[in-house]
Amino acid sequence: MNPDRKTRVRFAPSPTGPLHMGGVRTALYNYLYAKKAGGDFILRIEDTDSQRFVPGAEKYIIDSLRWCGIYPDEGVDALGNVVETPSERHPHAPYRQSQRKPIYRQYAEQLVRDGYAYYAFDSPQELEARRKEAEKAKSTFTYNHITRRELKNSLTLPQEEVKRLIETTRTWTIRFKNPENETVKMDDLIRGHIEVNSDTLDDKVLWKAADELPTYHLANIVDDHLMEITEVIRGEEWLPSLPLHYLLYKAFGWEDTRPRFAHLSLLLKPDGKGKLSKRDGDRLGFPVFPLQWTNPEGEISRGYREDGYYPEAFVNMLALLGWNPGTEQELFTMEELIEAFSLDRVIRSGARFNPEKARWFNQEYLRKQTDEQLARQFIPLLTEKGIVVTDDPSFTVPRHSGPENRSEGAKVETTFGFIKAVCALIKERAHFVSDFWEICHYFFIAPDSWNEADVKKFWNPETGKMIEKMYEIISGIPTAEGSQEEHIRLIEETLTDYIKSNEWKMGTVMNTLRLFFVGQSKGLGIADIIYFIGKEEALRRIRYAMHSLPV
RNA sequence: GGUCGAUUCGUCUAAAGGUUAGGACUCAAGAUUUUCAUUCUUGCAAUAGGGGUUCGAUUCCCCUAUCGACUACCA
Repeated sequence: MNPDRKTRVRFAPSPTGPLHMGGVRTALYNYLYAKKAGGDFILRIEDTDSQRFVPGAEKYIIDSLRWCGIYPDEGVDALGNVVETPSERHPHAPYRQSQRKPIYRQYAEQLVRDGYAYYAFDSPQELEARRKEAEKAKSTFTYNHITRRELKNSLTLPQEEVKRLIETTRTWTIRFKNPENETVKMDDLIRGHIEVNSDTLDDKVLWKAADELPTYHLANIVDDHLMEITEVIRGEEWLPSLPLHYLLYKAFGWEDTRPRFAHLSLLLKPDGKGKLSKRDGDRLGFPVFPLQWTNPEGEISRGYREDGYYPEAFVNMLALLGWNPGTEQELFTMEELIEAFSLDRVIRSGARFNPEKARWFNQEYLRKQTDEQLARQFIPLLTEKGIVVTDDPSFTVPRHSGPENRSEGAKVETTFGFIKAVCALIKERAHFVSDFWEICHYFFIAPDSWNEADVKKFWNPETGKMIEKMYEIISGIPTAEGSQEEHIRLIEETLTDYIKSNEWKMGTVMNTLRLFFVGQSKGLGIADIIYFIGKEEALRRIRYAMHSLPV
């Protein structure tokens, strides 16, 4: 509320599993907002649910944010560990709520003392029974200003009994005492003014004696206050608890420093109804998680990183899913996003995720890579295919693995420079680096079979004669001189001039050659192929095909 | 059921009372090209419905419908 305060926002995930892309978006918006304002982005781990803790989830969350280029200013150190002891940079440590356990009870009891909360001794079983009962009567049981009068709590029980129960039992809780018939007036940075009557609220549990831990609501308010959070940017699922949170700030007397709230809409499934879930990814074949995740049962969920997405593309795509800059710009660096971001251009309605658009973003980012970067990214995939990259200067042309030299363990050797040049040629044709092999495998390994339909279409006595002549023409082309462009142009002109002078159909001749070079009648330009595989290899492939294929 | 929120092309979205309702993705057609892809051009395609307010509503208000979230000693 105080405009003089330094902007401080937090991302406060619960380590109950991998961070879903919707969670990444929430973190991203927090980060962009903080950086735009020159403020701090804090990471806090909300692990107050001892039952649902998943090992590895916390590390996964931090790794995911780092992959996305989102680095917390506070809460996580340079090594990526959640800070446990206070320091100048991390004054509010520890940042895991489970380690802040001693802090919360006093605040819950302060509320009881001031009449804003009470002790409740109903067992979970008793409450469950009430809920079942209400369900039968087609209504919903709510612990509120009416029902609390007939339940076991410090409002109904004698003082000695209350004291005895607190001391001798462990299943009691502290519940918030909602005020009667009070209009809670709230303001949301994205949604505007909202009003709710307090009678529709239930008396939420704030603290549980069983594990001596607060629930989300208490921990959240106390920590946001203690950590001097100025804006809370979180998912829409929290909007229904906003009145409670407002009431809590009031009960604590912290209204003057209450953060401002912004509730983000949800990410929806690409088809059908409902919010995006892990199942949709499996069903429709796209990741819903930033990084691959293996759950404790050994089940693997794919990640954007492992699927070959650039983090910049993923972040860019996510940023525009529910926000837009008001201009027609679609491609943003993180710096540009920070510069352009503002909460009042965040969309109120849910955004349906479109995997096609995600692919498009990646294609755009792939094209922004330099040839050298692409070559480096491609090499691991080439290695998998048995292509050896050597820096031996005597290798100016790759040694090809044709059928006759594809003996057991035979390797194809090539140079970094060759790969770089190939990447330059094929980058426009790919969405992912993982598409590269499919596009240019024939630069490294000669085909030993040919697409049947294409053979039928292009291989006959007539084309046989043409190819015989083309063989001579190709062998007459002088070996590489001058630049790559010049040489490719020379090959191209030599071939096309000859084809034209004979009044042959360009498509027929070229596609027959392509069939022999590639294995099918689609692929790169013939001149490019001859240049990259080399004249001798091109001739060899023609010989091999003509020898193998019956006319 | 109750509370709260949302509703513009298939999808992401622009237009914050006056536009032939714009852009992007996808899809289709054409051009280029030796094929495929790229590229370029063009096209298809929307204000959920009904009432108001207003000279004028995508925009403001109300109702309905639909969708979503929440309704735990989970976050």
